[in-house]
Amino acid sequence: MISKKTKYALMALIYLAREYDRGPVLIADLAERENIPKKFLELILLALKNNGILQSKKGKGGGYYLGRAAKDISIGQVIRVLDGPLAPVPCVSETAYASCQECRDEATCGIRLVMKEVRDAMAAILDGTTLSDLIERVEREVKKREGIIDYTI
Amino acid sequence: MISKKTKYALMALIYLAREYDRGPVLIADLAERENIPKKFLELILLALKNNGILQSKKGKGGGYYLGRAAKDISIGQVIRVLDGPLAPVPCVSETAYASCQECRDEATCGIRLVMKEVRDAMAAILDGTTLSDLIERVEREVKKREGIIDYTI
DNA sequence: TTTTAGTCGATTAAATCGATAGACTAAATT
DNA sequence: AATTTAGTCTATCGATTTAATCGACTAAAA
Repeated sequence: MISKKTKYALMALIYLAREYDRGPVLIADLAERENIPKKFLELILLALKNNGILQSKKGKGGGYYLGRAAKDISIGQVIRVLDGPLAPVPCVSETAYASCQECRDEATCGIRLVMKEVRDAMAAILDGTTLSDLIERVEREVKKREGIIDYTI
Repeated sequence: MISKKTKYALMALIYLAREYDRGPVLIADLAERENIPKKFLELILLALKNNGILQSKKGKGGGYYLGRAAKDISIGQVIRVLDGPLAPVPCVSETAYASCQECRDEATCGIRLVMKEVRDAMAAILDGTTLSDLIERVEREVKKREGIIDYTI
């Protein structure tokens, strides 16, 4: 399960991607709009900023905004910043490898073999999906549903 | 990341699958062989038993043994017993659906769309891999490495 | 120089994780 | 029937993590 931190982060990023043209967004506004505890959101945005995903401006007219294009921010990157590596076991992580203490022989560990497959499958999806993909897919879904409603009215 | 509980469970199950022909295995033996804290292992084996994955016999000559054939025990089943649902968010779980509190409209939630993909990919691998698959693959891997060693000696 | 708004460190409460203790129950043997 | 063997169950523990909050601080505009 992903943490609330990551969920809030994704919600905030989607919002910021949508509002990008209108300049920096205040933490307070974001918190209210997306129903995220403000102080908690501060930590999340700061972490995203420290990892280059967001940028910020202080003082009047300040706030947070995307650090790079929405099409260059993958869901995988966001999860790694807030929840750590995607891998189900440390010994198959590409970004944060560590050996498992319980493991006798990593080279022939059956658990490792399956978990490597799982990691790769997850990474393919999460690193292959960007913020803009997400927004696009949601828009398609909304339109599809509006279509259905049109018929039923 | 999967928990130690799940890792220990998989290690124990692989051991029990290999020892199946020799009858019930004592918790104490299993604990020593696989370097798992005995009291902790008790809880794990009990949980597996209560979910039909293991069976047990009390008294002399007793111990734990597989509740069904190794080819009918999937890794996914084991993980669900000890770590809960595979799904990264409750709203995409097939075995333990629950709505996400943060979510406004589940039908058009972008996070949900990706996480559904992730869950399905994970489930395909984990429910499609059984204990016997695991053992078979380890054996293949061991043979491959022995082959390499033969050449290098 | 005052207002605005992000930054940072410390703290908290609750939940989860990994592990252990001890009493209990069932089955087999003597 | 008594004893030994071995799994069952409940409770508890400390450490870590998660979700959240407080307050003081700093930088940028007006």
